[in-house]
Amino acid sequence: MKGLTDRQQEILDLIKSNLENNGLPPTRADIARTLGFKSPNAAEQHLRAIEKKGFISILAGASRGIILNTEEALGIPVIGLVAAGGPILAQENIEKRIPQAHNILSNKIDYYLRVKGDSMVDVGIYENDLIGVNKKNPIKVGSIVIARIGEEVTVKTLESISSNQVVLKAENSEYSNIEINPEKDEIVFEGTCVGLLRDFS
Amino acid sequence: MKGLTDRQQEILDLIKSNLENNGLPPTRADIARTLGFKSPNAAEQHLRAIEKKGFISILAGASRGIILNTEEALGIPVIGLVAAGGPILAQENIEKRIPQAHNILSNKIDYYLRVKGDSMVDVGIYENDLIGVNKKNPIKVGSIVIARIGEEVTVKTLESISSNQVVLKAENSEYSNIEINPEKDEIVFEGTCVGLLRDFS
DNA sequence: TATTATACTGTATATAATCACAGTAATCAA
DNA sequence: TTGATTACTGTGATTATATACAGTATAATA
Repeated sequence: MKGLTDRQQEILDLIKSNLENNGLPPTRADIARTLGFKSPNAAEQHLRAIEKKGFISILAGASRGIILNTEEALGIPVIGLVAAGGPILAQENIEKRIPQAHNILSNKIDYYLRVKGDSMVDVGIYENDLIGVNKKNPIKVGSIVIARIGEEVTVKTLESISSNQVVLKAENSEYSNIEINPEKDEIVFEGTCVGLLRDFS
Repeated sequence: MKGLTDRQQEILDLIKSNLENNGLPPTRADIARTLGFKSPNAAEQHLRAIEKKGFISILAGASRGIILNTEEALGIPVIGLVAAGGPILAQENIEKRIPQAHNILSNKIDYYLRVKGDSMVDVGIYENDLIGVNKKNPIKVGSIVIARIGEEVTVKTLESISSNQVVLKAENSEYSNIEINPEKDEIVFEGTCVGLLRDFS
């Protein structure tokens, strides 16, 4: 799936906003009108290009037959157990997907991670909760981070960080801090926790 | 907003499932085909009736121009402060709405209620969390209930219940139990807590 | 240098889709 | 028993929409 050009991205965004605001996809004429094209065919050709790159599907013959294939449309992946070695978002780790519903949380959720263990109960994060992870937010002291240490993924509060020592704090008095020397052991920050979902059942 | 007939409900459900599965509303012909009508006009007339009852809007002249006006499409209301007196779901209590995203929680969410105070921290419910409330689940001892005592709405664990005593337990050792005699004081169970959303920001 | 992709205009047409009009039939309330 | 609502069939006009074909122009790629 290659990248879209700026113009193509504009059109994809227009389709998304049309779906969101009006509940249905736009017609070629709608697109042309909104973006100022004088021919609906300009929209047609853009749509073909976007389809070719895999971001949408076009239903032949159907009016407004534009279907999104974007990550947002598929839903946000829920990661259960992380298989040793590979990246967190690898296909085999995806337990299910849940519809993206913005307005719920103020930050973008790249994926949900199912919490194992009780090391964070003192900040109200319990086993089996789903934490919403944002990959791009800056990592700050005091924030709850998702870190990979060697092959293990863990959720902890970042207590302190320097070139030769990272301290991760478990929010449960029964656990002790994890101290890592990044010059010796591998530590990768996968993201920060920006939200939480819990299912009582 | 009057009730729909069975047939009209079927058509409304079909529109919803079309939107969910295909991402766009059906045409009159689609509806006729699916439900076995020999004339697309049958669908047209049903749509008019459903529109008249307020459940959808029809965009004149637009293909697939069917817009849902249902509660699900509007999103789940978020209740902040409950104004004294009236029902929880009164319009003035609705802070905003957030898109319904099923698959997230196993039970139906009728509304979200913003948590005030720290009386439930020991079960991981914090101030400003949004708890998902289901109105119809049976109230059981041990479940977290939303109760209205007089004019106040509170979230507590139901400890015990009998004809002359209801005990509500705060999940925070600094608070004491609330004991109510339903023969003397008014207590209404508004629902049970079936989910939780937290925004870290 | 030829080719491909991008980004359009402009015209035209087949068909997809809405929607009006004319009926039939059953049920229910006034 | 008249009228309204529900639940359709059947036909057809109008228009909304997708989409083919023919161009123009620019930039990037092989």
